[in-house]
Amino acid sequence: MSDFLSSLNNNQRAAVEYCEGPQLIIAGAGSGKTRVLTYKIAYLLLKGLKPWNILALTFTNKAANEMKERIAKIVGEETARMLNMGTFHSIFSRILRIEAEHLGFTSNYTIYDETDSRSLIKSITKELNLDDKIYKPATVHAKISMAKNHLILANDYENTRNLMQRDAYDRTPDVVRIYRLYQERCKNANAMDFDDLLVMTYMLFKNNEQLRQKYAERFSYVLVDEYQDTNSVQQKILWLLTKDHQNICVVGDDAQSIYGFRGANIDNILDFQQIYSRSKLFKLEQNYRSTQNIVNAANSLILHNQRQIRKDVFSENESGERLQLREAYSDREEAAIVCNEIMKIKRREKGDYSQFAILYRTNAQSRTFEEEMRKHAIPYRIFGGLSFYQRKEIKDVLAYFRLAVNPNDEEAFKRVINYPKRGIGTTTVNKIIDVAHQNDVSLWDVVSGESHVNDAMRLASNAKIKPFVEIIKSFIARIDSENAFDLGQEIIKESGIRADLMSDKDPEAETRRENVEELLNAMQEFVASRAEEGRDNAVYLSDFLQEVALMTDLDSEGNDASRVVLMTVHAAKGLEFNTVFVVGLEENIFPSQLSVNNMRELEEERRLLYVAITRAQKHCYLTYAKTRWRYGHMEFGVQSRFIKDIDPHFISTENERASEDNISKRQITSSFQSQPFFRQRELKEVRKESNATPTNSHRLRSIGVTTNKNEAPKQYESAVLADGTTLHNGDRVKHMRFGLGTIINIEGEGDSQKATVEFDNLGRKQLLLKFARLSLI
DNA sequence: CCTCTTAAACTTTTT
DNA sequence: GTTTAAGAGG
Repeated sequence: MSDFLSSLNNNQRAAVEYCEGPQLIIAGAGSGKTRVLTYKIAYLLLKGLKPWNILALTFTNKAANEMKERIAKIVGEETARMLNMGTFHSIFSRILRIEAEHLGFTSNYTIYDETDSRSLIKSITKELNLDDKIYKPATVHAKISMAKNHLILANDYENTRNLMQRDAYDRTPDVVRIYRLYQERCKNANAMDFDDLLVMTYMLFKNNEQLRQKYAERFSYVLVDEYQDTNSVQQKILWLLTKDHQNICVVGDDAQSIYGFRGANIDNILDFQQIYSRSKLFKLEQNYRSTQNIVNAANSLILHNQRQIRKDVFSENESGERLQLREAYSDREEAAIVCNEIMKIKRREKGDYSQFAILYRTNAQSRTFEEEMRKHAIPYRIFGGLSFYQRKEIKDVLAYFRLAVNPNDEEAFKRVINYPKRGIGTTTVNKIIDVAHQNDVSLWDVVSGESHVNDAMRLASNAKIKPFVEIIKSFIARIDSENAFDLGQEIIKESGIRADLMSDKDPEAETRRENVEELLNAMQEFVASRAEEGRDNAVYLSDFLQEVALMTDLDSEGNDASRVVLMTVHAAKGLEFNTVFVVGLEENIFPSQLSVNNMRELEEERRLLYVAITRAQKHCYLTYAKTRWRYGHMEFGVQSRFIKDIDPHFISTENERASEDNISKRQITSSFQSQPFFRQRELKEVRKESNATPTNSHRLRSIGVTTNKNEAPKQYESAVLADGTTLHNGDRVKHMRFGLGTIINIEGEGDSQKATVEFDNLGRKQLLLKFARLSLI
């Protein structure tokens, strides 16, 4: 029954087959961790465990989806679909929807993102007459977040001496007051922030034994990936779920713990065996990913850290070339060196651009590389930074959605009360806010006439506010009767957003329209894929919002194109590339300036570099620049201290390499001679792809799994556009950004009418006609 | 109440 | 060097 296990090595196999109690798997970098986890779940299923009794927690949604797919290949899609698999945040948010009443929330609660939290804190700071130069929203939120991660609630904060002392030292003694109000406001708005999703789940299980037992029984086997990056709340929730049956398997690598700044507690993995006294330890130490030189270099680096679980990661792959250390005169030269090496290696090994990754410490470093890659016409893709859902126009639309689902959502309310312009200015808005807070009700209660206070009644009858309330009410009425796509479309139209975007003459406006179009596409795919899975009762706007709130840039699928990948080291966790460039290895950047005074944080930075190096399969380059532009002026840089932590035996500089390796020298020379020919061809190829690089078109893929639908929309031969032109199948059309193309299909009716267009340069795309602004040629 | 101009603040990493 | 906030004027 389990012949699929034969592809595992002895240690891996033992880890898969052990199911008799708590289990800690220490998995070194590249040791087949995901494989073990996947096979273990398949193994449990084949042994008769029901999929809905298995809870598997991952670090990203992407990891969950990938694992699900791999499991589906072994046990079938039907079974795999029933697994409880996802991030802590997404799984718990689902539980909280169901059990919200126990906590004084309703099931349609909003999830506040970082921006919402900060904006709320900012307004509270103002309200308390505190200086927001001292009480910076980001800093205050970080403090609140850290408290929550240690389960210190608003009322406990005051009694927590070290936090109060810290605040006194930072001259921000009133953080505790902000925290209290913040929590109160969230509750009034029926909203939870990211940390609340965990804290509330903990409280739920802690204070309600019946519920705890219900979920502990349901999740009779719990598996956790990336355990080194869990925080104390997560650990405590896990304990509540598993203390009875003790069926828990955690996988991780203490050497790759890099989320301490977010509250991740490396002690979780170091102390696991004390907490689960019957636990058994498994170690996976053979690295299948990298060459011996890369593994050894990484080992020599991490040896400088104090706290770690002893392990001996080794590779039996070829010894490979040494790590390549390159010094650049400036940040621009650094980028040039990297691009040069990419082109060289690509030519030599006939590889694909997607096998190269440039990893940096901070997102801001991506710029220089971007410019240089453009210059050389190297196709690239940047992960992170401003994600699709952070864009203004998308947040505006989502704010309407949020308001429709949960009208008490204060941040969404403030965002759209005067967008599009309704003549409701700050004076009026402030009045609404004052009245709401004085009476301890939500902003919506004030304007909708729910609150019968005199001030509120006056505002509710305001001629400018009334139409807004009516329109939101009409959305609310449809929330459970129309699916996300239909209602979303109507909201965009009836709110006036559509008209506003259409009349915008700004050159950027076209992009904004396309982004909204992209969002609608995603919603349609969402509805279709849910229907396909037979989940017809989960196709509403609230379901869509729930999914979207926890999605990140990393979750979208990226292997659809041949492009060099640029991302932070954090984002690269769990990935692997043939060639990796770790750039900006300078003091104050890597390690970050903020970490150098703190041993703990410095060790985390070192682990970060460990993660970066171990992403590489064959080639690993370390670069640094002696000068660098920052904040508009030149700064001098010093080589990172970490470079000296690596055993020099495994590093080589450019000069050494040339004499050490004659073969590759000859190859470099020969490919250099033929460069003009290659350059031309590559330029041509790349131009094609660069056109297709609207930085966001790929970002939404992960919502809709497929474009298959249960019932195919009606097909048409032609469509009539708003301006009266008629489009037929086979017509040549022009799109503002995608260029020339041919219509190959038209389907749907009314606002959801779509055309499939085969563009000359970038292939097939589905476009919503009412947004796409196609012109006939 | 809205829009345009100017000033300052910003950069750690993210569910 | 870039983006966002605040202030003045219309």
